This record gives sequence, structure tokens and C-alpha cells, in this order.
Amino acid sequence: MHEHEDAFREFLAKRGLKLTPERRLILEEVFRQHDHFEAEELLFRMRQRKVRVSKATLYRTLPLLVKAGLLREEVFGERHLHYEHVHGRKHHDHLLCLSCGKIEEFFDETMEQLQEQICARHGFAPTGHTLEIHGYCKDCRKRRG
Amino acid sequence: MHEHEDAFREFLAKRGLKLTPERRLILEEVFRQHDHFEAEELLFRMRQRKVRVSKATLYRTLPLLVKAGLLREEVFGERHLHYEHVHGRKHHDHLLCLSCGKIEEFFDETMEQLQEQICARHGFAPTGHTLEIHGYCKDCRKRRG
DNA sequence: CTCGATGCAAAGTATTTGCACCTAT
DNA sequence: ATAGGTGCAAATACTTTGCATCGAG
Repeated sequence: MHEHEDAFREFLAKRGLKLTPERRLILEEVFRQHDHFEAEELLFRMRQRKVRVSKATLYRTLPLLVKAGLLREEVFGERHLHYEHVHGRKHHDHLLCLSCGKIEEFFDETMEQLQEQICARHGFAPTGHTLEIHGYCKDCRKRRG
Repeated sequence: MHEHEDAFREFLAKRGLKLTPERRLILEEVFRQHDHFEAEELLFRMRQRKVRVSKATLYRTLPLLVKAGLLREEVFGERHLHYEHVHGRKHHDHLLCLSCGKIEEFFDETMEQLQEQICARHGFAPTGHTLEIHGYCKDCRKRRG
């Protein structure tokens, strides 16, 4: 699976930046995640695997991966960022459970089209969006009656 | 316009909390804003008006106003919160311009209904949502051709 | 060989908390 | 009276930055 590494290398080369071992290790770990994650979480997992990269380098690398289009930045109302890699994942939106904290994903084509229409009405050229619905998930509704 | 104060007092009383002068001053300033604002910004404006409330009290009061349903919390991708009061304002979503930082508001009934449908499909009981579309506004598109 | 990159620790930013004193109910 | 509230300053959480050294291209 060197496809991401190649993409990253190309992105870096284009702006005179270098693909260092550290950046490669971070990229590797990012794509090992199968869900949303936070910076500190990633660092912790790398340390568990005995992979050592400084916090500073991690914080310097994540934005690069976002700019390279390999990572997506999500804001979940907390005061730190969440990320998710883009490996063959289509865009999707989120349902956040206020009770158990679970994050469900969904995709709805009608929703996407509707947003295009709204933007057109405002003369707005969209580059992306975030839709986050807060509430209570199926399980938590059952649990509390 | 004591209607908000009454609502806040009722909210507080219900849980054995008190309506102090400081809380009243913060509430007053919140409804003096006609747009989104940040905690530090509000504090600054209060200081300009020679109204003195400690930072700690402000940070302790804002969440109360949110819980009381008088203030809405918005997350604009930055790492600090934005607020907007709810005085007779209907729910709306946002268009964020990446170039000039302008925030346009919009409301679309079809969008609201569509979200209800999506939630129903997932057995999810929504309490609210945030939809933020990022891109370039009409003016900035003109400016850059 | 030359910039860009790294690690460390110190500095920032936004927000929260402990504590001694104060006050709305 | 008394539980809750206040200001202050110290603490926290997350992220950024300065600097001396290192290493990819």
C-alpha cells in the first residue's frame, strides 16, 4: 500500500519539502486507524508500537497531510481536532450521540444536491461542508425508555 | 426587555442557582450583540462599557446560558467557541468564506425536513444540528475572477 | 552541501479550577 | 444562615515556536 506514500511524496516535492522517516511513520500510523482519531491518540498508539516521533513533529505533520488531501479534519464541538484518513472513503456526515458519545456516519445524495442548490442561490462556491446532527442514538433511546 | 432575564432566572431557580448581578450583566451584554461573538470579545466589550466581571465568571456563565437555551454555541473550525444569542432568531446554518472570513446565514426548510428523514432512518432522536458550508462567497469569487 | 526537518522545552491560547471571601435567597 | 457565587491566580489541555543539531535531496 505505497499509494499514499507516493501521493504524499509528490505533494511534498512540489513545494520543496522532504519525505522524512518521521513523516513516513506518521503517515503509516494514520492509515492504520479505522476511525476518527485525535493527535494525542495517534501519538499514544505510535508509542505503544515503540515508534518514536516527537509531539512537535506530529503537530507539524498532520496539517501537511490535510493539505495533501490524505487526511480530513473534523471538528466535534470539543476544543481539539479530530482527524480521519481518506483512504477510499467517500464524504459523509455525522450523527453524534450526546449520551454515549458514539459517532455514526451517513451519506445522503439528496442532501448533497440540496446543498449545491443552496450555494447556487447565494452565489457561493463550496469547497466542502460539515454536517453534524446531535441527539440520542437508537440504543440510548431504548436504554432510557 | 426583561423577558430573557425572567427566563434565565426561572432556569436558575429550577436548579437552586442564583441570579447574581454579574450574571445579569453578562446576559445583558450577550443580547447587546447582533452577531456571533467569542468569550474574550464579550469580555472586551464589557470592559469598554466599564462593566467589570471576571473572566472566570464569564466562562462559568456562558455554558449556563447555553443550557438555558438563551445562547447557541457554534464551532467554526477554530479552537475556541463562538456564540450567538437566540432572541427571536430562527435556527439557521452558515456559509463560511475561506477568503474573507465572512459568515452568511441561511435557512432552508427542505434541508430541515431531509435531516428529520435521515434521523428517522437511523432511529436517531435529534436535538439540533450544525451545518457549515465552506467555500468562497460571491464577492471573493468576483475579486479573484 | 544546503535548506528543510527534528526534538526538546518553553511559550501560547482558550478555558477551568482551588480557595478564601462574599451574597442572593 | 447557608448554599451557591465571585475574583484572583495558578493549573490545564491542546498546540505552536525558538533554537541547536541533523539529514534528505
